[in-house]
Amino acid sequence: MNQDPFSMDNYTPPREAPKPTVGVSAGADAPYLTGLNPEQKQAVESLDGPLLVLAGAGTGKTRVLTTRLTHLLTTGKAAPGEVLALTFTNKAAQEMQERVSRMIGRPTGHMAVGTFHSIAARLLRPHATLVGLSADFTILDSDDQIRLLKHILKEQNIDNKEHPAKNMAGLIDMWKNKALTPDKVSKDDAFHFADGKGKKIYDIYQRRLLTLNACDFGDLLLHMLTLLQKNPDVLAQYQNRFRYIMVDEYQDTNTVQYLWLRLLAQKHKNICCVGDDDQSIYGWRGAEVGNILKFEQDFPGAKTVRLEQNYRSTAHILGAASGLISTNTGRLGKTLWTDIDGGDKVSVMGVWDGREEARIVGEEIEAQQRKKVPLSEMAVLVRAGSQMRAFEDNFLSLGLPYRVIGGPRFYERQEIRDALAYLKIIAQPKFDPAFERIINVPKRGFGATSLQKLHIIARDKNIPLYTAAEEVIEHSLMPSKPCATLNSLLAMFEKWREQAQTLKLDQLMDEILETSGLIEMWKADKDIKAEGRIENLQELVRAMGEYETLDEFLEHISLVMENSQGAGADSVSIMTLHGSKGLEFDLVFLPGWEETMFPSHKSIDEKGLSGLEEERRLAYVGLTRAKKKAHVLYAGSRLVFGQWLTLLPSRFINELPDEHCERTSALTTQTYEQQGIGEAGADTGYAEKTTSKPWASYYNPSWKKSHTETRQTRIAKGKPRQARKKPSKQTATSSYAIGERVFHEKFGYGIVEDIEGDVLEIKFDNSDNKKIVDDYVSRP
DNA sequence: GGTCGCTCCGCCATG
DNA sequence: CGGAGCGACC
Repeated sequence: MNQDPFSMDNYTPPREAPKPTVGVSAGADAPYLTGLNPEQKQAVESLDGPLLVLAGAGTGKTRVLTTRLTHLLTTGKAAPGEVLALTFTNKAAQEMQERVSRMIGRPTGHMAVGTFHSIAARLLRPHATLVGLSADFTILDSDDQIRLLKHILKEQNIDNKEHPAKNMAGLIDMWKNKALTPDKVSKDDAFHFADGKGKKIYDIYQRRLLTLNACDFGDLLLHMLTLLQKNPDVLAQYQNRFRYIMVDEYQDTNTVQYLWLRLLAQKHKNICCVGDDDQSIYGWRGAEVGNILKFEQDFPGAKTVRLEQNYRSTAHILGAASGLISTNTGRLGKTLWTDIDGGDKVSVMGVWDGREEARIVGEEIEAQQRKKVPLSEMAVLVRAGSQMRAFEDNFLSLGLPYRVIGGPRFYERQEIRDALAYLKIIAQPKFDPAFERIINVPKRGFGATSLQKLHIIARDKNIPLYTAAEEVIEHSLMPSKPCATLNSLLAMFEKWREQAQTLKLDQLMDEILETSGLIEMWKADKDIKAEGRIENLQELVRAMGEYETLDEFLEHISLVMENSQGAGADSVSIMTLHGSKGLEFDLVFLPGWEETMFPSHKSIDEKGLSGLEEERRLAYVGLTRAKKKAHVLYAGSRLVFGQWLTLLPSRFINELPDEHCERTSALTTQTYEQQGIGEAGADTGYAEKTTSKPWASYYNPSWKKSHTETRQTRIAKGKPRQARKKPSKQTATSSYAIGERVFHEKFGYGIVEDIEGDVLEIKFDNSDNKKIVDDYVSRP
């Protein structure tokens, strides 16, 4: 956890970069090179010049990266301080760090390994003044960001209901990912928020951040770019230092990241990017697959190495995943292969509803557990965080140990934020967001009205809230009660500030928790969660013990610290598909494969085909996490927003090649017949092909769409809600028309050619004409 | 100023 | 269904 901090200011390059005397091949005998396949070896040994490694899932990418790094160091091509390795997640950074130090048999020292964000923060600090900040700038997370934006919107008389701050935050993030400072935002773009006021808000927001000496996540990347672009000397310094650059998950880089990579690599041109276009799943936050597609143009003379031998999964899993992803267009194209024989086919199972789904997964996990498969080798990968709870509940009642990976971040918890806000005010009293946060936490009778008054005083005098509070006390600008409250609060801060001189960080935190009344507040809380909150606060104190300075700790907690829940013990992992990238498990459960859930209707609504393809890549990522067996599940109906929905199986299920799947249904004949639909199905010839589709009819799951449309209409016209009451329920009677495009679970897309009663004759894109009862198709 | 209870809205993912 | 936000009431 505690990383070796490197400081740019203190760094002095080794007198003379040790040049290898015998050339790179000298390392050919090195033990770490044995066992690499020819392509891997080529990637490891191509140290100079631009290199693109196209690494399919499970092809030993991490091994190549770490071995290459080791090779750089042991051949003397680079000193640890001359290497920059950028990853996408902290997990990956940590793993690389650990594996390299294990390989070279000593700590990696000054090596700059980290996420783009944490590296940016570290490279930025020493030069912060050049972008209008000072070196101790604060990093705001998205919650702070939204609070700040709400303030600004209020000042600008923009209704937060009509134009949510959250949207603006998203827009700002997007602009920053595209390297757009406020002056570069076009008029058109500005119109994406509050009738063209977006640009102005962005500008005000950026100024406000500077006065707060703060930056948000996007700023870390954007300021870094500005720094390099506007200051040739700084650029030269970093270019000279980082003789070798490595980038993991290159397909996930966005425009800003790409731009500063190009700048940094300009001098030595030793840049090695590793990625897989088929695993690009972050388009929604500005990642540009294009970056990987045009690498060879960006870096002339680039060498490309393809890693195609998969060491992870069985042939069936690989076959299923490959079949699925082959539906996508515009791929660089790789042919993954494996020599791992046998194994089970991918299990594809239809279940009645979400509860049954969780139950079946729980049972299967217990069965595997009895066969001595460690729980840590099993994972449930969901599309959205909201799908986790059903599994948690079920595992809890089964007594099955589990851990949620990538849930809410530790520091994002309310109790932690409150505690940190106290610390923050001790260090930087003028940091208004923190002061505002804790001025009435725990309750001390200083409510919204008093805060409002304080705000007015602060704004009039153009001073921070903390200073305003001092003035209020001095000149009795408020009634005696709030004055007294402020007085005692500020006195506490004075005391803590004094204690901060002598106490260690964790001791100080302990003191604050006790005397502020925070601990007491949670102890008095009767909520079941309160106990956990106290534990979290204790965990916070414990974690602080490892740090010397507050700044160091704050940076760690906001950029690196993960949720440590359930770490260590043998437990099943529950996580999102996004969070699973880079991991592998013997056994993987992929629940919730239904249309509108997965692919998510939202990604299709927003991005059309490219959104769909990204969802498909996500499915591909999920499948390829499995080493021995993958279970895909889909439910006939599901409770969403407290409403039961009938859902179609995901189109991705049809895209899994039959020869690699075993399709089953967990439903009993009884249930099947209870539904009274046995006969209708048989007529289509459909029932005998699969037993997995017992529910009678589906309606087009466009409820969500109509829901949002209604809302938008209402807002646009200023009409009271009404239409929303009756979500457009599609009738199951033959409402199709000749020429209409329809979708069938088994045969895919097609066009209605003829209609006889409720039977449609459909010309399918990928199959012969079929006659199908209209209940069995839907509108795409 | 605090608290209770009602209404509205959301569930796509991250550093 | 559950959390956030708001208004009515204590």
